[in-house]
Amino acid sequence: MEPNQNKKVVTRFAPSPTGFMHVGGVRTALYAWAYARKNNGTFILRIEDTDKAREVEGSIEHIMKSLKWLGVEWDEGPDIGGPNTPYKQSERLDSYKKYAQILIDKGFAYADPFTEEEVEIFRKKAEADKKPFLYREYRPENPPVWDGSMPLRFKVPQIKSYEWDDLVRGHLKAGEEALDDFILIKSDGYPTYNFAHIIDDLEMGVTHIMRGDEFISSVPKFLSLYDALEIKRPEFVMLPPIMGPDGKKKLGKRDGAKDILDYEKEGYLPEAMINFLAYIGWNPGGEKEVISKKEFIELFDIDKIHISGGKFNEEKLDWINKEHIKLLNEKIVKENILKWLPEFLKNEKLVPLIRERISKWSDVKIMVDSGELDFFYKKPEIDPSLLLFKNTNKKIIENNLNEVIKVFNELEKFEFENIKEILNKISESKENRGQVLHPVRYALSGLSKSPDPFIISFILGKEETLERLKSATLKLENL
RNA sequence: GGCCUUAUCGUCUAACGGUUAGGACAUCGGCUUUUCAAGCCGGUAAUCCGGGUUCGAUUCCCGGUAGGGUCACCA
Repeated sequence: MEPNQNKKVVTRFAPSPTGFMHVGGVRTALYAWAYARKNNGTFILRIEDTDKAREVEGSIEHIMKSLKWLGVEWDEGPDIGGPNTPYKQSERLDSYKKYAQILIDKGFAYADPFTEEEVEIFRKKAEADKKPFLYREYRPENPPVWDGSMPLRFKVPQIKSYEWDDLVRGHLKAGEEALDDFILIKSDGYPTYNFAHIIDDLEMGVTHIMRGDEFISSVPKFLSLYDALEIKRPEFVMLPPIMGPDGKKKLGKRDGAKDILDYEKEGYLPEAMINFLAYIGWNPGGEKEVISKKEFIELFDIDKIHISGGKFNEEKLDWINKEHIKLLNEKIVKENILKWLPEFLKNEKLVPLIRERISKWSDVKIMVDSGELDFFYKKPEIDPSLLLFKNTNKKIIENNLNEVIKVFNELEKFEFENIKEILNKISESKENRGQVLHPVRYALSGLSKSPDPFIISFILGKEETLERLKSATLKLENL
């Protein structure tokens, strides 16, 4: 979907500072950002802090930190300013007042004289009657002059069925029930989302509004306000929901939606996160699954956004992350693995063994905790009977081990390839390869499940390898 | 309950009326490894149901069913 040629694309991400950023919010930001970047437009970060009761300390910093981790940079925002500063709604109250006055003057706004308790009774009645609650049915005939102590309500200019076009959903319409006299300014002086975002988007020149489809039934309300204010509608882009693991409900914080920065802590790559999140709800077509941030921007297109929701599948995220790790250069992989290894295991020799077995950096910790790497620093406790591969005669195993010891001793270059070659040569000459490879692996690691004997020998080094082999052979003799 | 909306393998999806319905994750099997992991190769697996339109529907229309959203001085 190409934007209007003569109009510069302006998108925004407008979170409320009510806690951490979860994956749903991040994806909305991602799409808005990618669309602006692709079209050489502007991406704005605006903070919608009009609900002081729900506001959580530190949220704004957290939101910015999350976006920065992903490399989603904004062109205008509360920290860097811009032509339409300020970028926090709590600092834009004058704008809202100005437009509220315009609506009052036009006769499209009035003071709401009812208390919250009274409105609650209306609502309960509507619920009991199995009807939608509509405040406009209780619209007072002679409302008092608005002095700011009461909520200011919008007076819907015309009760009608609205139709509009959405860049994702196509042509949409809604019944009159979707229209109501919603609150513009709360009794605490702050505007509601319904009012504030429209004023801000107007003043900031936002051309495309991207948001979750939970707003779809609010659109007629917005439309009636655009009409009352006689302003042009921007483009609407409804994003499909990200569903929870059960595949039914939208993924919310209470059913497992994690803080995006938790993924950073677990060692996911930001680019893999972008790749994964982008593909829930959007797909460029074709069979490419792993894309870079750059490719995402190039490929992103509104008409490829899906209309139905998708589940958040962590297994696939792990796979995508692993694919992105493969794309990283050796040096970076090494640095990261070493960083995650505890002091006593920080050794470059372990890197090749680990890199094949992890899909995210925190898996390094899991490997360490599971004891898979214990052989590296701890002499194994050997049960000599376990050296006997499939009940092979004790003498044969003993001979095989001694042969390996002899050959290893004579091996000048104790490198992985040499070790593998010589060990394979010996084992192939036997009745069963396991009669050589198993006792060597077990003698070195003491583990029933462990990496192959070649890599273990290499990691331990010639001296330690020989020592462990001799020790095991000795135990075997005494069996 | 009103209004709105959605529906392809278990999951994420591709197929802009004609394909043996493709790919990926997961799963299963094989190779490799005594073993585990990884890797490589292969298999199982889907168009919600019922009507239309059409020479021909996954695709267009209608109905049903099932899911989701919304009906706040929250966003």
